[in-house]
Amino acid sequence: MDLIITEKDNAARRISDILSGGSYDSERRAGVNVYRWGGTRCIGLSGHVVGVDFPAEYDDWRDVEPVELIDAPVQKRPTQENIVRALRLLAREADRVVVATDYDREGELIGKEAYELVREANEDVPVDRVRFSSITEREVTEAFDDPDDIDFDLAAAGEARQIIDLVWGAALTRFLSLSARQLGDDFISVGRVQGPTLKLIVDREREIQAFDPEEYWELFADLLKADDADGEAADDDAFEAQFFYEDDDGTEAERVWAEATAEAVYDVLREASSATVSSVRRRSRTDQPPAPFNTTQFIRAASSLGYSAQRAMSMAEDLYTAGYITYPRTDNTVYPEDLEERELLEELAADSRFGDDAETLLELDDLTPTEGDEETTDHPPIHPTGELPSASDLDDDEREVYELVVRRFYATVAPDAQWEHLRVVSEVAADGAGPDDGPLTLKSNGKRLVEEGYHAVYPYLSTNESYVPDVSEGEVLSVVDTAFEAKQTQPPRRYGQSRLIETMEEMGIGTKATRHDVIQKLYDRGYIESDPPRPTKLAEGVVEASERFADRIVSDEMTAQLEADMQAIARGEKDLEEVADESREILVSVFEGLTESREEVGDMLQESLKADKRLGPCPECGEDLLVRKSRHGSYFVGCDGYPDCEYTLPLPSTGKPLLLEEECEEHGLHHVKMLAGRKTFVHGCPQCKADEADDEADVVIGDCPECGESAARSAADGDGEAVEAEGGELAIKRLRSGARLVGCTRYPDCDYSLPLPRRGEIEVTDETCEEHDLPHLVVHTGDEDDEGDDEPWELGCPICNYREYQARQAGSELETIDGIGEKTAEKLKGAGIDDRASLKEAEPDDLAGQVDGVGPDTVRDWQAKAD
DNA sequence: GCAAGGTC
Repeated sequence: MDLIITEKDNAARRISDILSGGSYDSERRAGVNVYRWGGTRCIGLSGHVVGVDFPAEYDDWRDVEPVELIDAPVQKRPTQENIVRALRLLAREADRVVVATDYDREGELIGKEAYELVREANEDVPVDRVRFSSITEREVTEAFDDPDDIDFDLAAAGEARQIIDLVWGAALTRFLSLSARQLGDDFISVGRVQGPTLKLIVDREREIQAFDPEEYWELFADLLKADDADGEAADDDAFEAQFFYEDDDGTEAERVWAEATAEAVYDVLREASSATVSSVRRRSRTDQPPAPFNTTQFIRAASSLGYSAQRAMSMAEDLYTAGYITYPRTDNTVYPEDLEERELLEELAADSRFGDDAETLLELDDLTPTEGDEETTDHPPIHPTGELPSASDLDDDEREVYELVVRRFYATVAPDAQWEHLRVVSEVAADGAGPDDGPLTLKSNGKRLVEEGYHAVYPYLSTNESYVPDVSEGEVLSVVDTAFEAKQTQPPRRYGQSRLIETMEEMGIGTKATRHDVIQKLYDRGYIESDPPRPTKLAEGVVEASERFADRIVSDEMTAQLEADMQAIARGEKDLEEVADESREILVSVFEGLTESREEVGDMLQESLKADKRLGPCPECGEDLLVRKSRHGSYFVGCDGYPDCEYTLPLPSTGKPLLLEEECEEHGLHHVKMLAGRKTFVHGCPQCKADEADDEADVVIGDCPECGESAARSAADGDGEAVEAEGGELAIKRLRSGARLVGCTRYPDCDYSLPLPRRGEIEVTDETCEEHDLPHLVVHTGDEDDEGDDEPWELGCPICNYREYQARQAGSELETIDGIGEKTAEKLKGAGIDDRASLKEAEPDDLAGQVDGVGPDTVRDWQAKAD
């Protein structure tokens, strides 16, 4: 039997389709897809199926000195048990194995890992390697006709990276966390990629902090052709001209840095009634269509549509899995030779939404696509596959992103655009009154799109024109308006996510598949917040401490050095041990400095952590109010002067608090945001929230079902335990933490309560729930800054509403487990499994028998994850 | 529980 191993299931299926001529079928082995035809089996891995780590005796952070990790052994262990098991089973039966993982360094390493697993199960089966950079019939068949061997040197280069990253990352992360006494979920991490990325953000913030704005002035005039001024044409045919001069270096400048000069110039300009054209320059500029999409450029384009890097990639992943676009993780910006542009356009022409533009392009004789600078072997650039989603297959966001990919492909085969630029310089006579002896010079830059070219099919880039009329030298123009604008230089802007990813790419850190994840990691670690990301004080502390004691971990030079070493390994000039040991030696010397300054580092980091928790002054004693964590694990605001000062304020019970830059004008406290995944919300000033709750009166809506009159009555009717009527009533209440609920007026003697949404105005209607004798509620949302009211939310009876909510929760609980989607959850429900507890109790074999397409191993996998 | 790299 021949066994083919690919990097992912999707590739396995497509390669099987090509090699079998469409005749393959599939089976499951250990819960993993295996494709088969004739005497051939094909299995897809899931990237790395083994991972590197230290032996278990190094697991306890407190028992092991971080420095000991430097010389600790590094092991490889299976991380995808099912796939490893399936691979071993197949390897035993194989007479020949072909490794067909991705054609890049990491693919070579994944292939070598597969090779080792195969070897363990089968000592002498021959193992070949095939390489192709796109899964097309031609490339795949050619590669399989002429197989090669695994490049063990290239794989070793990848292993060097694994070891060095683990050792540096783990040792330094543990050191920083231990020195700041931050264990558990709040550890302090550093690494070869996250370090420099974080420093990029922190450095920019430092520039912003240090920025000292400078004042300057700009002067403008609106000019009009003289014949227009006579009547017919209106003033809106006027065009703008800006004052400019030659600065000391002889370069053209518009900003005037001295107020007195600006005023002197303006005095002349304001009095002027005409300006004479002194030069007219016309240029035509060719505007070439953009290159094919690689991952970074795709993220950039999607971000200009308003999607975060993370979201854009997740949608691209879905579009790829569904078969509509090619693999979204690629560095390549050159289409493969055998991409048939014309055929692809013909397929796309069938789409109702953007098919017309494909038709237009098909009329062109030449469809030669643009090429970018990067030509790699990993995967083709991202382009549509030609398979069209139907209207119901995609949601609005996915459709928008899919259209972006389609239109980018259009653009790459579309013609150039042509612009005409027109620069007009005119002069206003100064008669010696201006700053210099000569006349004032004004310039106007006009541009006009003369050939729309690719913009017709790719509407995402600006095609704004600026109007400047046809004038000739010596022509006299009227000055119809003038403006004098005082401005300030602006600090540099924070990096947005996509700019950050582009900069990482330029610096050579991270990869196409990880850069957006790295940014997400910085959010998760509490290093950055908001979008565009702003660094927290902790981030500033970590970068500063690293710069002083372990500079390499925040410098891109570490990657540059590693990259050079990896190339040397790949060329056979160095070996893996040598490179790893050199790196370990450097780390040993880093640790000498660190160990000496352990306390100083700890103090620095602790001070930063505290700064991130500081809200502002305590109204009672003037010390700092801090975000604190109670013994029960909930957050609240407490005074740094405790126990002398016992002032506190509550915080919402959901999420982890994060202090925003914004401060409350009244109380001088930072606003608080509660991070809770999709339920993240801004709480605002906790003092204001508490005050608002104190001022808001409770609204009674009925009897308490536990201790009110009606509870006593229904108990007496015999459908409940005897209840003594205490006269409790249900009321809509606002708590000082900002939460809102329906609760008993006898609280805390009776703690009956039902949750209500935090936001929106609640209207108590006349309609009553027959079952619970409570009024129906309607929530009016609609932001203050939003125009008009959103559709009001008919919440109904609060008891019924809460029951429905709980039912929904139970249904979706399973979906929080990795690998269980909506459809699977639905199937499981059919088998009587509707929450984590029942899933864990289920007998894997029984359950697998009841649910289609699910094996006992998959069930065991879920059960492990459900813990 | 640490990294970064695959992939879902």
